[in-house]
Amino acid sequence: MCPTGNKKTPTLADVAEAANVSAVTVSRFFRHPEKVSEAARGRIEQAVSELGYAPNAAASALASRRTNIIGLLVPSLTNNVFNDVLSGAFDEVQGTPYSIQIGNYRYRPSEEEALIRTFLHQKPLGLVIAGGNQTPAAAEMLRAADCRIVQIMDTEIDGIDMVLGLSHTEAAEAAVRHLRERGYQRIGFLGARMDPRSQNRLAGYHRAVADLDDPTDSRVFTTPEASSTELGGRLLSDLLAAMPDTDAVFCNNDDLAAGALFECQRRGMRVPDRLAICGFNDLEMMAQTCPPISSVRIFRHEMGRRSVRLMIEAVAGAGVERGLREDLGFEIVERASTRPR
Amino acid sequence: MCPTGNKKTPTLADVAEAANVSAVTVSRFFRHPEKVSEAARGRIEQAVSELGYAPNAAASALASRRTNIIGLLVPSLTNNVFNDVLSGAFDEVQGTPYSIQIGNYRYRPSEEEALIRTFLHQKPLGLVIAGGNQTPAAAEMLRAADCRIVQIMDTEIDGIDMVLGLSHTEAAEAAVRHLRERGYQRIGFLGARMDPRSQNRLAGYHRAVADLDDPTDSRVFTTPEASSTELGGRLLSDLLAAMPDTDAVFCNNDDLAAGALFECQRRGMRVPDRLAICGFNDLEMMAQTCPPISSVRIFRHEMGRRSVRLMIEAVAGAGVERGLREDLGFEIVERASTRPR
DNA sequence: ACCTTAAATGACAGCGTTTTCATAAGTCAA
DNA sequence: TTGACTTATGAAAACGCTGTCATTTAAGGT
Repeated sequence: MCPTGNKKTPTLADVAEAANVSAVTVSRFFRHPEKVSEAARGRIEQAVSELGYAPNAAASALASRRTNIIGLLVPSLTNNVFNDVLSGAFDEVQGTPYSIQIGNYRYRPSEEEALIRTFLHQKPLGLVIAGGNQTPAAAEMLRAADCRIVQIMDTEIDGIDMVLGLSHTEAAEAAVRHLRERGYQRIGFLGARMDPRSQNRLAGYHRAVADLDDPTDSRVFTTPEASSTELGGRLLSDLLAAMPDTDAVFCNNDDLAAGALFECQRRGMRVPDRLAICGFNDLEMMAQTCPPISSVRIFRHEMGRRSVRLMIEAVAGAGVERGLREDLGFEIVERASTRPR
Repeated sequence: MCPTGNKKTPTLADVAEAANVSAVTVSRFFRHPEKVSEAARGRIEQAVSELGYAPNAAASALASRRTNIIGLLVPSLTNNVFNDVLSGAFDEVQGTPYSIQIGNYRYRPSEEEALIRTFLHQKPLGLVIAGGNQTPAAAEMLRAADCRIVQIMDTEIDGIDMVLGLSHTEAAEAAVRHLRERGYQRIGFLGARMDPRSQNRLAGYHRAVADLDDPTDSRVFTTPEASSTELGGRLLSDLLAAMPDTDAVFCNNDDLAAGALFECQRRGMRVPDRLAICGFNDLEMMAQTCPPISSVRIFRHEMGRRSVRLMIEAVAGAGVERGLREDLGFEIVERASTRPR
């Protein structure tokens, strides 16, 4: 039943002997069951369960020059956005013969490059990578790789193979337009960790406020620092110190937005009466704060799921062609923090 | 430099030839560099970098009957607590030849058992598992496994091999005592997903309020549901409906605590004047809410790091004996939400 | 210079699969 | 009945590495 340690673990050959077939047939039984006769299949099934056999992945990988591992590269493990992606990806491999290997590159292109190299050397089934700003060397490796690549989170990139995500520019633009439609005129932007997706959100902001009368960047406060609730408060303070008449902020993400709300509470500034707030990502908590905070919902869990599904289909030869692009879109979730003036 | 696909990837033998040594020596160069002469080392290093050689993990695993994979089993991928643990674990393998394979058992013992079986079949370097309430079959497999096991998060379990965590009973008891010392008398308990660790926290609560005059369980509100901010608000509403004179709540975790705070804000109940709130875990956000929420800090990141370190040391034969127990403790972080009456 | 001991290296035989490619046994039309 | 296919099965040869053990080389002691 289980690897008890005292007995050596059974091999294909053991199963073959017990089932009175050759090892090749047992191997086929696992890989192409339809090519094994009904009768043999029955005997093999029984032998497998009697012996508690489980295939040796290392041997399989060595012989076939291919692992069943899907590499999943994310820039952070402590960011709620990627947790949901991971969670979706793990949900999707559940029950398949594939497994996921995570790589955390901590927002550092050089670490990403190193991880890509390492992963590729293990001949993975495929690679799912968050984003598209690899180093040139990394991009080259990916292009030359003999496995499929899915880039997720962002559609505004040079795609290497498949791309799955959304337009952060459009999403941010829609959010800021939402603020304008609700009557807000002097809209600030708070941004942390200005990675390419954040840059795009800033671009979207610029697009939406282009025709407003104040100098474009006077209400933009960003930092390369990692995002945090605490930072949200600090950035808001900076913004208010510089431009006290600001009547709304669009935040790069929900941590900042929550931090901004808390800062308002500390200052006794009413939200949205004195300041409207809109976040990005729509984490669960946004609906619960007081007042609840409007945000841009993106489909993180689905993105994880879909990336794995796409990979599996592509590998199964289901005709998922290179160059495929899928936009999962977004949704402006309107809550009290952006109530119309 | 990189696997370009058109050329077959170099093997040990290729490196050996280029460096004018035998394959075994190259293998040794990677595994026990100190056993290879200075001169050979130099030539091998050069050959490796010239050819862009990287060891084939599958072949290595097959030959040595041992992978370099540390399995890490967690009950959730969307819970901040485990994200930090993961993050710590990944930080610690960084730069070592080991890698981490994550398993998500979604708080389901049966999935945990299946994962343990699967992982063990791959002959991992070791297994790091959150918690200690495996099914009997799973526990038996772990006991019989020929690799080291580290159980993390909780010291109040029947340990299989190494144990690393804290006493949730003591931590909760200390938190509730903290509330009492600050002058709160009618202390409630809110709990979600009553897993063994949550049960222990409840036990700690009971210990701390045992001598209070009200019937023990009248202020305890729990649910098997997964924890969320929203749930915190709901549970608090239940509590206040049943026992309106409650003057403090200890929450099972920070999501609930934040939800409780937001509920108070919605109701216009001042915290802590009308109700004190204490959470558990001390997520980053707790310091930022208004008022900031007291919580029990536990060392999640360190737990991830340390578990991997322990595993590596144990495997390296650094005399980490079976039965080792390490208590990482906790820390009551006092904030405005539990200001003395 | 010679013997003893330690350090460095290599030959060889697997590790447990999968991949050909060949063979044996059925199936079907003429 | 026969030849032409199709289907099911096996034999043998990799796959790229490491463990074991024997051998060579260098170092140390007298």
